[in-house]
Amino acid sequence: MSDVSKLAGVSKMTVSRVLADPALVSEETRQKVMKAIEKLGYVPDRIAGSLSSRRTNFITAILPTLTNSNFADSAQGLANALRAADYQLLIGYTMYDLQEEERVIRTMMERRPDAIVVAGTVHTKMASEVLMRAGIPIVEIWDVPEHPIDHAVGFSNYEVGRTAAKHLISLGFTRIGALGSRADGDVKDWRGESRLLGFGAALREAGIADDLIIREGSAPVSYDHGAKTLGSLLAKAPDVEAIFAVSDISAVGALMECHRRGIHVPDQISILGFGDFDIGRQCYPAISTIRVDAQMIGRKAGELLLSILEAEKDAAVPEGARVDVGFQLIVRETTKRLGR
Amino acid sequence: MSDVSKLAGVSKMTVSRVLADPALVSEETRQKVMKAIEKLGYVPDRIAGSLSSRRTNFITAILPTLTNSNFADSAQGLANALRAADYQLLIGYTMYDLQEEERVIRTMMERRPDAIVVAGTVHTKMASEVLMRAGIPIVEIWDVPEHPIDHAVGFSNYEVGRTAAKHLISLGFTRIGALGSRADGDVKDWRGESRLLGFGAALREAGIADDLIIREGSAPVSYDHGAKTLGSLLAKAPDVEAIFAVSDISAVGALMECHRRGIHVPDQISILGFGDFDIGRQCYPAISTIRVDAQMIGRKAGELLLSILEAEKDAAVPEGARVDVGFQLIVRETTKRLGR
DNA sequence: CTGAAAGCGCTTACAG
DNA sequence: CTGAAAGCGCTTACAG
Repeated sequence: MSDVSKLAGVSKMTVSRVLADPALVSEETRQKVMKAIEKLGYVPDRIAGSLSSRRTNFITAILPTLTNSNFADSAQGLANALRAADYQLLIGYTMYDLQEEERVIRTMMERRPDAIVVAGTVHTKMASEVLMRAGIPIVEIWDVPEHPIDHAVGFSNYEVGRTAAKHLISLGFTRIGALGSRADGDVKDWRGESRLLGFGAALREAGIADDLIIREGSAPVSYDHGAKTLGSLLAKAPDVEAIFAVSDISAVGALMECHRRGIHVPDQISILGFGDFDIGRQCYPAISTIRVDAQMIGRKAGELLLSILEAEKDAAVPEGARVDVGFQLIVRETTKRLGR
Repeated sequence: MSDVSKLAGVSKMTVSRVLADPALVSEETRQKVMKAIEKLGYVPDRIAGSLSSRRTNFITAILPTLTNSNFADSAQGLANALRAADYQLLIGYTMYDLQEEERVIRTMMERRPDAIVVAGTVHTKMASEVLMRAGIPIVEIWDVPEHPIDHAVGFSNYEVGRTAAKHLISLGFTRIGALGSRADGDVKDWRGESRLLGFGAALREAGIADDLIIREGSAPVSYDHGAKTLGSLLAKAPDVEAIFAVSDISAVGALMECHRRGIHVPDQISILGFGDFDIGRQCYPAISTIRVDAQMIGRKAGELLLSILEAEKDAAVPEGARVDVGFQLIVRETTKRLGR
């Protein structure tokens, strides 16, 4: 920058202003500076800028994994919302491991992000404390807890589970199962578990046994997970009539396994998934599912942060916002009324 | 940090050493410093550290999109390889748009990454220049050009196309088509196009017409893309016997469309995909494909960078490395010899 | 509209 | 094994 200022015959301050807010500089001076920048191929150093201004324009996003199209969509939505305002995402993976999440959060704090977006509302005690003391906006996404650490953008996974159960019950079934992953140990999918919990509760409310909820394998689930847990479920209850899978991925895996075993879907077994993944829509038969707008979650989180970070002085800034984007039951071809 | 040094009764330099290389500090002093750090909840500021040391430990990764499991796998592989050495990925999306890629590269340079990993070997002239002048290691991934900007880790997409054609030819087919996306304009998938080019070349070498190569829609392809382009292909050539899709995603979409139209795969049409996506494996019938180890590409790129960035003084550092990870034809159920 | 001074929180490079 | 000084490349906060 001092090379530029020398070549342009102005102070560094003026160069800085040309870059940050050109309107503050006279047309003539600006031209000189721009020419010098061009000539020298000068690229401003935002590391230095960040240190000086105490703003990095980094926003940390902590997700279980990026190889899940729902989270990838949220990341994409977040990145798109923030891009125009010149923020850079710092993405961290946890692989559904709370210890790893804590480690990632600690490491990220050293990069001094302006805000943090974190998937999930269950954290280690230490991680929660670090987040609470961070002194920057925090947005928890993919669920809406009663008391977020700061802000939350998501939906109720518990209610998703209840809605799933009610749909299957409304079709006349009484032997109803579910496919999920294990909820013990450090590596677990709390959101999926919430859905199973809501599912079981609604079953019991209707006087239906909740003993066919299978929890096997570690998150993240896969097509293979769906195929295998379907096998376990059938071994336990050959007469099962309807199944809710915590993810369309598992639902598709279960559907393919039914194909292989010669079980007709939905005539013999109804299957309901979650997530409205592309593949569920394209499957044959197309998977009934519960849809969440993952990209919108990312976008709303981004917009919320922008409204806080870019707020004018004295402007009203949202406090402890809880945004529920809801969800939607989509009945396609894999769920059908009993006996029809 | 100066708070810590005061509380511990040592200089800032000693605190810095405890954090960077504890072995340089006496056991006793180290304990005092650690205690002070703990008590104050001190979190080092790596922005300041980066400015001072002229190393950010950022590595930029520029990908077309993260909502493609192949690129997500590469990102994951890269992140895993770099994580132990304490590097943070700075991920940028281009959505297959070369102008956007140039913009992203320019913006990223301001963050002073220690290295850049970029998917693809086709860039705008300006983007190539910026990369060449960056003065840091550059790794192009997902192809292995004759003359990389710096390093390259990937495979020959052109040869993938040739292998695909040869497989279908070896099964006895002569009416052979392909499904890809448009290759004009700024938004395009050069890797997919390379595969189509190799495919067409191998067809012609065998004396087979290459007029059934469909290029429709913009990258990234989708299940829907496969379904629609299959429709276009059938409209043009109802007698088509075998199809190569530039991605398993398109292949699955085409397969589902065949289901819907009552076309039997592989008895009436053989389908070969690319990428060995999970879903292709789980599909019924399972998709024949060409497999690339996407995660390995990321990992090898990461290891290459580590060997350069973490090299001891005077250690031999690879120059202009070209790593070809190859690919593998996997014949499953959607390709079958003519007339059997 | 423009500039001189100070400082952001570290590490480098010496010195002892 | 430890420390004092200088400096990384910007922006803040004044001053004119």
